[in-house]
Amino acid sequence: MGRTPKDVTDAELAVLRVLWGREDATVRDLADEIYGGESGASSSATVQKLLERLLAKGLVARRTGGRAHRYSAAADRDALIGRRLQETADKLCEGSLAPLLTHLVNEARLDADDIAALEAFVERAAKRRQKGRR
Amino acid sequence: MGRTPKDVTDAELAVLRVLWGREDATVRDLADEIYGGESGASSSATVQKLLERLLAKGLVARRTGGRAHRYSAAADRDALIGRRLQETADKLCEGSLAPLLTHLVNEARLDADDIAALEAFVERAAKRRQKGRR
DNA sequence: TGACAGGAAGACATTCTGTCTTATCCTCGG
DNA sequence: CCGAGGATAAGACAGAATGTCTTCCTGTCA
Repeated sequence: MGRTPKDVTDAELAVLRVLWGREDATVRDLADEIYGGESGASSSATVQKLLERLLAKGLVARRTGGRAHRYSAAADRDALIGRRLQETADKLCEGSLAPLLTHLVNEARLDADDIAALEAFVERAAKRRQKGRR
Repeated sequence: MGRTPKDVTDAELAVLRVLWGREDATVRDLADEIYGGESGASSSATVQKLLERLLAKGLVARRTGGRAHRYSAAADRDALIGRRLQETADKLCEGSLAPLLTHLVNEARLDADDIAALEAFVERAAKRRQKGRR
């Protein structure tokens, strides 16, 4: 039997990456950017298929103006990160994200900036709690 | 062209999960646990194939004693979490884990325990820095 | 020794993924 | 208004991954 489909495949991700760098893009724009300068008709078709699948997943939006559709990203990188983290949590931690956080804090080599960001967050959280909010 | 193989597939994960719950297990033990009571000869073969692939990935260890091999987990859940997180970071963040941490802190609904753990970590980190170690 | 449990190797169906081909459609220039 | 050309839609396709099963071989124990 099949397995769980990847939410976003590598080729799809390549398309998304380009879309994250601009407001809009046509299929041709994307094909040019991804498959070098001389993007044949087949490259365009490939990109279009990827866009179709991304559309079905709700990760890109399409604006059908003029002659060629214009595609834009409907999910940013952070949203993708969230999906992957949640998927990992679902498979390995019964859906809880806390073990991931623990792992990152314990195992990952964090630099000073990361730690500073954490400190800031913890302070914010402490302040919130002090005020009795949430 | 093919895609990047999943480091651990769902069926393999089911095997690992059982192994995490005990010290040792034979193929039959695992088949019984995973495929209900009456594990036919085919279930055993399936489990064995999965173990073979896990072995190739270095995720289980085999001790060849007596009549049946005994398998044990060579990677715990946290190691798997680390793999997945790094893979996500590689694909979405040029290998940096920091954005994942940021996401968890900003987006995930952390409960009091999680925040307490974070506080403890930050304090530890501050102390380390103060002592000039590391 | 002979039946048999267990292991190794490989076949297999299904699905996914990335790519390409074909057919249809729309827009623009003439 | 019509033809040309690019764009879209639909789907065929090969290669690979995955989960399962079959087959054959090996060792063990009665």
